[in-house]
Amino acid sequence: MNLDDRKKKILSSVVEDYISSAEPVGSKTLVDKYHLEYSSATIRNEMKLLEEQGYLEQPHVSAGRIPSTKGYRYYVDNLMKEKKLSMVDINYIDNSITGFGDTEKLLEQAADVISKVLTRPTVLTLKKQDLLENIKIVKVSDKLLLIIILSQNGTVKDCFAKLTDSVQDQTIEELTEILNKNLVGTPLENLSLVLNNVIAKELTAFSFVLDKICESIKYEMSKEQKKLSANVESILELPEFSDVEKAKNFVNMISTKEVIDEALEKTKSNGLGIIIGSESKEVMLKDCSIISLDIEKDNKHIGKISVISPKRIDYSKTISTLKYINTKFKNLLLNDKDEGG
Amino acid sequence: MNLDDRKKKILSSVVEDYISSAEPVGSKTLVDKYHLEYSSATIRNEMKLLEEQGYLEQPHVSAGRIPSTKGYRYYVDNLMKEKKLSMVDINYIDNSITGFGDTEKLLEQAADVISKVLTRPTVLTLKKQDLLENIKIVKVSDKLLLIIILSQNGTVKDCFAKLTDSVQDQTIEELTEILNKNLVGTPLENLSLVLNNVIAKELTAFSFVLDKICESIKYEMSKEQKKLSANVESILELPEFSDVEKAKNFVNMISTKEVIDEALEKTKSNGLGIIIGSESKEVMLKDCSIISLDIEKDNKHIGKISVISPKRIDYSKTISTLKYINTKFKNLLLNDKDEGG
DNA sequence: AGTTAGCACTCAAGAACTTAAAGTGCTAAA
DNA sequence: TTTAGCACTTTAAGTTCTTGAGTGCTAACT
Repeated sequence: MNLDDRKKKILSSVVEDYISSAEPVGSKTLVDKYHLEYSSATIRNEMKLLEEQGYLEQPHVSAGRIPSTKGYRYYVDNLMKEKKLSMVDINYIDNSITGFGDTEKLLEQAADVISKVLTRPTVLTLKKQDLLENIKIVKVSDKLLLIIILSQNGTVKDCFAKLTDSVQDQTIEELTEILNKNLVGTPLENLSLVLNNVIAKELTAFSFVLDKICESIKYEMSKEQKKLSANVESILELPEFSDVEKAKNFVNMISTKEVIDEALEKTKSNGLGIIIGSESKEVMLKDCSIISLDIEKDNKHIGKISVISPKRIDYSKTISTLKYINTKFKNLLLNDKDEGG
Repeated sequence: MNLDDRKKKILSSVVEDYISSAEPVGSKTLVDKYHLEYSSATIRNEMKLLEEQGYLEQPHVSAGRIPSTKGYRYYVDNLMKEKKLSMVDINYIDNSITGFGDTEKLLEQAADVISKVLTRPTVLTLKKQDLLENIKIVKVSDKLLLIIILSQNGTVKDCFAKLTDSVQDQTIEELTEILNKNLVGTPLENLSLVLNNVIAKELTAFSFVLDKICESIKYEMSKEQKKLSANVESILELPEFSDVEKAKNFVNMISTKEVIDEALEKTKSNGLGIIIGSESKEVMLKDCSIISLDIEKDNKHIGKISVISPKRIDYSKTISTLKYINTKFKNLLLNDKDEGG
């Protein structure tokens, strides 16, 4: 399982050249471009051995070599040097992720900016388990209420309730208090269920308002936890997808919740997970890599941002980017807690 | 400019066959599939005349005919029969557009659902001119405020302000009142400007809170009025884009604000506008059609949903869909006003 | 005069073949 | 152990050939 220095150098060069060129790498290219101090014949011999050991593969006999899943894995685990992000990228990220939005908006911004920096699609998955922090009801006008739902993960949702009769300011205040007394700490997904109980139990007097509120909240919560895919179109730029049929398949795959869920199941390892090609059980992903970052708040896992790409992707830059985002989020979300409680 | 009945029948059949098949239509196809009671030779003669008059064109001499821009236009204006939407589509639309969200969310839902029903991308453009209806400030915790900005067009925006010191409930109340007194009716885009003036003038006492609020609002408002493109990937299904290069161009075009803006400039005619191919000045759109719906609220134009497609699109279904959405919105947005004032 | 059958003609798309280039693996020499 | 050299393989690109779809025109027909 261990390679000598020369093999390491060759493997590393093949991976890096292929990542940037998308063309199988031949022995001559390595001599010319990477100034390896061996002849092309020697490199050919070594590459043959690397292929026999499963690190490289050959699309056909007269082509150069491309890294196999095992080759990428060895590169990522042993050979890759961590790159520093360019100032351009850092500035772009810093300007794009501000602390003003709620958690969900922050994560969306991050998924978006990552996809731009890496020119690959990203998928954002939010953890469903989120508890109610607070409900506020704002009377917009006589018969229109704005309901604001704050979650403990720091997400804000708002929805309208349109009433059939007008309602007093004081009623709203009382109602808000009662709702919060009964609902704080409830998982968001159970909210409408518990709400129904509250109504049944003690709030029949308010039901003309509460029914509407309940209806609205129920709908808002029933919406499937959004899975946002950013920058899916970016794949069109990749030579891997010069065939529309392949592009279509990839898009369909990304949109298939199950495929992604399955893959993400086991992507966790100190916040950063990498699945390369056939390491995933999902056959549809056999030519793809998923690199994903777990986002935590108050030591609780609240969501995940995943970069989805053909196996050919700049792993080093991807990891630097995700790490940078991670520290950024640590600060952003920490501040909430420190200053907010 | 007027065509006899036989020419109308032939033109109409060519357009409809081409819309569904994406293949140039030959004389024999017309006889077989559309049971036109003339021989193929007669139809050939007629098609030649239609081509000479500019209604049809021929990709090459041994191919059938496809409609020209002029042909589509004649079809849309004179020949097309309005289709009823299927119950499936109506149900899908009804279930997808609920009245619980704010205007912006409603429009996003609509743009999304339209793109699904028509399997074409849609672009949502929101009118910038929107005045402040109300600002609410909610104290989430000691040092964290949630600022809710309600616009007269019915859009809700919220952002956080993180304070360095804790703040009294009463301060918030006073502040909210002062802000509303000074800011209601201000165009959203000027909000932070006017806010700065307010601070300077009379609110120096609150500045430790207000500065943060101002910063947050400023950012929230500075975000370019989002132009949301839904379902861009759907183009991959169209034979027009079996070449990735073309798909790429199309995506880039959609993402180029200027191109779309230019085209949309003059899409208004009783709410529904149709631009076909070279009717647009923008050369990039010469093979595309844009069908767009103006959304009004209280007789004010607040936004536009546009379907963007190759010229080959089911115009009849598109128009039915947009009309249905339009009546739906009339009700949804009317309710706001009636009940809300 | 309008319509239609018939036929020669054109062109694109695909099949079959040819060629050129890239890159290998092996052998034998350094 | 390394390397020069060469025969060999395979793809990609280019060329030619073939087929089929569909036309436009002419001449006959109603």
